[in-house]
Amino acid sequence: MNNKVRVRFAPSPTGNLHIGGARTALFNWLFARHNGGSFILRIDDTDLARSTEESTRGILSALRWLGIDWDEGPVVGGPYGPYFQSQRLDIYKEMAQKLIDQGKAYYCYCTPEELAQRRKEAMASGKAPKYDGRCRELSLQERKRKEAEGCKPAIRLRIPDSGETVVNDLFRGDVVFSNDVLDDFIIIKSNGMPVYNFACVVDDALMRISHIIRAEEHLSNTPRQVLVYQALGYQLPVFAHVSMILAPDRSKLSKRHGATSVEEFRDSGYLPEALVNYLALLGWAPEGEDEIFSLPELVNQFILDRVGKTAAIYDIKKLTWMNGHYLNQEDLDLIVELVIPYFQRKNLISEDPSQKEMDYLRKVVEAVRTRVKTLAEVADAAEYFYVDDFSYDEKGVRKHFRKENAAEYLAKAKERLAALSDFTLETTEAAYRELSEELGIKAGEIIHPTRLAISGRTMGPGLFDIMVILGKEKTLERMERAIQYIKNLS
RNA sequence: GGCCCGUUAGUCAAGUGGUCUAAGACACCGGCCUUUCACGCCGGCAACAGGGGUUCGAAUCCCCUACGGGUCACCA
Repeated sequence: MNNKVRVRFAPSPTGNLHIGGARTALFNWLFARHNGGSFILRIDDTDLARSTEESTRGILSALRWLGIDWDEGPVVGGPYGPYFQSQRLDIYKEMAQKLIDQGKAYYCYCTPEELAQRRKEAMASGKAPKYDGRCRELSLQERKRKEAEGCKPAIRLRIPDSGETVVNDLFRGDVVFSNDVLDDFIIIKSNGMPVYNFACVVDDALMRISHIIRAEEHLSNTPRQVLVYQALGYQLPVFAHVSMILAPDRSKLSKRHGATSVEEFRDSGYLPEALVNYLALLGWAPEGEDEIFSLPELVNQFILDRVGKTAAIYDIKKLTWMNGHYLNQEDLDLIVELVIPYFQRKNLISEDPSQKEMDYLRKVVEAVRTRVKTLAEVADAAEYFYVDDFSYDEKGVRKHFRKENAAEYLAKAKERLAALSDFTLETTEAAYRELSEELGIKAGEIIHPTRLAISGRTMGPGLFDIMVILGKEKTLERMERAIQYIKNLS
């Protein structure tokens, strides 16, 4: 059972779950599920200043929403806990102490201000901003003196001055770093908190993580981590650095590029199925030509061999297309449920919709959903089913209302409809067909003005669908309103 | 700036020395369907960053250049 697949996703709770993070989580999760391994969630919250509980909650809920569950981690616990780094401080201290005892790490009394100053100077003179190792060989007396001055030390890892550190990356092969580009980096801050490169390794090792699948931005940090593994005497995991997701202008994805977090996509009406499907395709390629996959299908197909190494620019248009696909494929009742808050936000339905409202909503959603791509757009496209005093599309007015006989045709059509005892798809359409034939005009000549009259728009669901959903009374009212409107046109 | 990674159409991508006069998807354009729009279906446009090698043969291997990204914190 030693070679069991154990992977982790270790976000720092300093904000929303970014789509890059979501993809990393997804790849890890898919890899675990495909191989019958474990997916562990760990919260890397050692940055006291930026970590928040709210963010942790948000990340957990975003993962759940995507359909990503975890075998060990917050809420569910597990045999290698705790799964919050802030609760593992003793472990890091113990490990660091061990390294100090072995002479592999040492106390450093330089202050952040001094270091920043030296870094600035080094940069200015064009040199690499490396720590100069001045606290490496402090004598006991010197240390005592510093501490007497009230100086709280940080702990640095002593790394080899020469030689090289090799990172074997699953996707890129051996990546070699010369040790002289590295320096003795801090593993425990003066406030006692561990630094990422240290805590991460301690936890990954203790949690028996077998494969580290994470974003490429960590590749340059990996030699440092390898050094920690070696100092601690742990076996190295398999590293697999997935390329990054970039914004359309090839820069790092940020707020100014629109939605970047799972929460934002969720709120703007994207479905988890679509987001997951799309994200999976960013960096991973399925074997065949299909691109539409459910989560179980992805689990079945996902292998690391088919993950690429080139950075991907995310394309909101394809995501949106995919969302439209799922919006239409999903069970209608499910979509109706999901769409409720969007209708409520626009005050189209009440806070606690009655059965009657729900029945009406169902019809509206059914008529409208094939034409739009997000849940929010469903509500936008449905507005005239709820609001009577809409304005008429300007182009439409020019095209359909300013015609010679517009008012007359509408009046005639209204008359026919009024005479119907049964107001159905069949009877309304038959009425229109007959009328157009009698008038010797194409059905479109009355259909288009009618659409504009009862919806204010020139496009949308089939005209007779709209009529039937609205009902006879509203249809006639709206036609009358349009007739008056046309008469007042000069 | 040093180091590291990457570079197939506008975008995602297949492709692991010959089957590539380079797949598929989104977008875009055209057509069909149709009362409109969308869906769907059919078709089209469009790419191996540049230059040197290696080889009988290179998108695939090597080198250089260019461009892009990452990293060099008492952030993760």
